Amino acid sequence: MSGEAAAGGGGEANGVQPNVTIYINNLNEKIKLEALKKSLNAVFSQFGKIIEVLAFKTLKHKGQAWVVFEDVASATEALKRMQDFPFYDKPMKIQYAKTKSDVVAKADGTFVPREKRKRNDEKPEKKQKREQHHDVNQAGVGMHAYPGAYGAPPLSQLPFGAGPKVMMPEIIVPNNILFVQELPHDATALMLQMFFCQYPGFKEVRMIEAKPGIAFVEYGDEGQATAAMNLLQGFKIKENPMRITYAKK
DNA sequence: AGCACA
Repeated sequence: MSGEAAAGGGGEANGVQPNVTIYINNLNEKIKLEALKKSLNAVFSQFGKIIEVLAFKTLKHKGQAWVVFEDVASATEALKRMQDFPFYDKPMKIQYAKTKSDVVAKADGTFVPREKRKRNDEKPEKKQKREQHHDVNQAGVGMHAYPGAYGAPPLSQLPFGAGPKVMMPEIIVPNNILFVQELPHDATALMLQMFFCQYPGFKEVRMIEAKPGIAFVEYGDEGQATAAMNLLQGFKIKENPMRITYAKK
């Protein structure tokens, strides 16, 4: 009679034991794999060293990814802190992976090259293509142009004091250049680049010598800038969440 | 919904 864990779909203990690898689903399936993996890497590296990020585009594995950490503590922290984090507009659902990742098994010495694999994982049946639309936004992601367009803030990552106070809404003009504020004063362009360069369309980071704590980050177009902004909004480089808006034109 | 190792 050990207690019951489920508190109504929240997902604490799923009967799966802690693992250095976390399994993520409910990911936005419109995002291209490469961008997705890089973004996951960017968002999760704050919890510890990441060994590998895996994601696949097969029907059976769309919208899912595995992030392999170096240690269980990092995975646990990531699981807890990033649960329901709005990622490309969808709350991530995170669990521990059910099995050990190959990369870990290889380090273990317990790796067995897949022999007991099911052979029917390929189903070339229905190959219908539906083209009711052109690809909506394969590359751009940025359907919305508002920085506050998140779902529900997961934790204290989001800086805005969304209190009852009503503010005069500023007119937001999208720009391929982002304006980043509230950075640690010793942040360097190189440091910022590590975060911002991981999103498609990244061009450069510019800092102003005379004004510590701010930076401009340029992307190829507004959609790319928007995607990066939404993913990094409120992200903590050191300990304070950074604030990202579009640069003024 | 869906737990793999292009």
